[in-house]
Amino acid sequence: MDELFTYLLQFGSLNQQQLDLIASKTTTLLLPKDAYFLEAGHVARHVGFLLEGVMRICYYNNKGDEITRNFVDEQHLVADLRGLEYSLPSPEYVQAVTDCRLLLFSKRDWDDLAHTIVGWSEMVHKMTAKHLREKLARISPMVAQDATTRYQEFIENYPRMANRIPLSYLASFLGITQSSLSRIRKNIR
Amino acid sequence: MDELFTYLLQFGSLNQQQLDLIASKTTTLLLPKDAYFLEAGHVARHVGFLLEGVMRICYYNNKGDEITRNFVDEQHLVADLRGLEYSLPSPEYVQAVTDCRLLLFSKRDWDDLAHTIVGWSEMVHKMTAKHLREKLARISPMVAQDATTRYQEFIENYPRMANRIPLSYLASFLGITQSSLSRIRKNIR
DNA sequence: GCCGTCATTTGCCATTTGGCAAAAAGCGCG
DNA sequence: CGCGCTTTTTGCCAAATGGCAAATGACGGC
Repeated sequence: MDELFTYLLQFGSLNQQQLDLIASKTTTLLLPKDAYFLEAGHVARHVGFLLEGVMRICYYNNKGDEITRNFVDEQHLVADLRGLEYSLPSPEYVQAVTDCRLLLFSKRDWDDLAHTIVGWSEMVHKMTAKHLREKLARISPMVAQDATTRYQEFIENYPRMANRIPLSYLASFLGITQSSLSRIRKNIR
Repeated sequence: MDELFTYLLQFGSLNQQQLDLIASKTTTLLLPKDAYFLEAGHVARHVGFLLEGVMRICYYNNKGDEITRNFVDEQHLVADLRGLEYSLPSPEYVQAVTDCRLLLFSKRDWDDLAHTIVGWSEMVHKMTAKHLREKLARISPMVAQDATTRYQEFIENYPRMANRIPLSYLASFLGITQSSLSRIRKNIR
């Protein structure tokens, strides 16, 4: 629970009573490897906070290829924040890459916090913006880099993730085939 | 001015009095081609709304290459919203690609609107999120596509921009050399 | 320990893209 | 019209990456 508090306090201040209230709304969810947290086409009903494990966000392009668009690891929210705000179905799948342990809020409880905690919706907005900016900062430089550089920067920036992600997912995220990624690894050794 | 109102009303409702107040805070800025709206390392002091022209966001990578990270055209905000919110220097340049005409708010006036218009900061947060999501949606699929596809999707999605952007900027945005882009164009004809 | 299954590596060759430099095209200006 | 400047197109060859299939490796169940 402390991990969640530390995370939330980045976005505003909360007193003990407010923290207790937030804690009282959470349940724990154990998600086994490969299970979906959210499926494309469904409207999200929960907000998760990842305590242990790695998840990925993926979709299928018009050729039917499965594309991994992002990874999430510990101490981060797992949520379709846009879908929650506007009640839209998710365009993407959210899947457990390893066994995962999460704290879970129902959409209702999450929204209700806005009525009981002054500044909560402001905090959620800040989380959303930070979340989006981080994704953008991660992906944006990749377009201009070659595959080797993309791989090296990934393992530098996310060393704790790299060895928990199957090569095929990582290759897809980096925009190359798994053979190419395998060759790149060999060249680096 | 109507363009600005139309833009703002996407993010919340405003009555005539509020619109008049907003209008009263704007000035017009004419920015000639190649001039900078904001330079990397400087803290933004203005928020712009682009009425006419095309601008680009660019930076220099560690090899000294100039990289165009994004383009902005009419009916969009031109602002370092993160820099404005946290008073941080901009990591990137914002430059006029063509002669541009903008409506300009000073940072002070922009912030003051939060005190006089109920819901203004909420609207700004929504703008920020929409802005970030659009960028992400534009860039995110590019990593998994080949250069020809990236180019074709760009001209489909932004037909009004393509013919106003020099080939070198567009190539940089697409993550390829200008020779390659030139060849891709030839193959498509 | 062996087998089946899935993940990763490798080989071979085709295609794409980069790097560099020269040629051609576009454009403002006298 | 012709000149100088910038932008775009080409040619040539090297390097990176893809596509496909086979080989190898990892790992759990029996």
